[in-house]
Amino acid sequence: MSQNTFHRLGDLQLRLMQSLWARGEASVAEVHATLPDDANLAYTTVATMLRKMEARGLVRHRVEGRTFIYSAAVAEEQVSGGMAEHVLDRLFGGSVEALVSHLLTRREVSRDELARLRKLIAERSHSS
Amino acid sequence: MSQNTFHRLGDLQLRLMQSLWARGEASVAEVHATLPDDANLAYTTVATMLRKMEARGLVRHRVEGRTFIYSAAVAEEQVSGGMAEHVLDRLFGGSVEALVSHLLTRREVSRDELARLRKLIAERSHSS
DNA sequence: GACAGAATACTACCACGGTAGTACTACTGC
DNA sequence: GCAGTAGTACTACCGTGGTAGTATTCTGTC
Repeated sequence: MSQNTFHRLGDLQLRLMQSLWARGEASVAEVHATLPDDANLAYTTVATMLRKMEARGLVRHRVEGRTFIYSAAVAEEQVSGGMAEHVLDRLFGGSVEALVSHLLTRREVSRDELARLRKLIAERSHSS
Repeated sequence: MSQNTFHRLGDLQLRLMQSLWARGEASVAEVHATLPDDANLAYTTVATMLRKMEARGLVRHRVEGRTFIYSAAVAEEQVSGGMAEHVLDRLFGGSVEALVSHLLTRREVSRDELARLRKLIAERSHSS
């Protein structure tokens, strides 16, 4: 089971991970560049964070000349899934229905999205 | 909009909140007693945490004799909703469909639950 | 009125996310 | 060969969740 430990990622770590998931590999400079301008984070902040994340096993790096090329060491599905499950279990008693009900109530959900959701669930229903 | 700030609650805080949501009001001793035995937390840990949480506006207390009777200061919907939305936005780009798809793939979802989900979405579809 | 027990208050500590400055090092261009 | 530049390494700091010990205070009881 592995007791997924990925539900504690903060927002910055998440953004860095997403940058790596999207690009596959990236240097510190490249990751830094992908952050929105209004983030306004120092280069060294990103570098430090990536080093901390490597110590935690979230990313890894290879060396190219003098620069570190980072890549994600965990799959996006693991992290998103882990965090989603955590919320699901902790707050909704594991009930997907309760979670979805909440989201549909709180948010504007387009007719299109509802249709896709319906389709998605119909498919699951058959294939089980 | 309110930029919900409730997505940072740790696991213990969540458990204490749930205890209060369930009971309405509770003394420190009562909250402490509702924790699972294997948690094995000191009484003072719970007391300290509740005081910290009160400073953050999550709970409040009234005094009865010498004991503090705590109650939640934020609604369960605010917190669950806030955390669910946070995950939804941060990890699934706001797409309910993507989140649900993930959950359905990773978890065993009973036929019953699927049926309820179908119904839930059908209702939303009409009422919009 | 002293004492035991129960309650809160205070304080301290660790881990970690986040932020960044400073120091060191290696390369590059002149 | 030297200066600038672009890297990483090291270190420090804050906030907050989590954990708990110790101190203080109150209250009921003999």
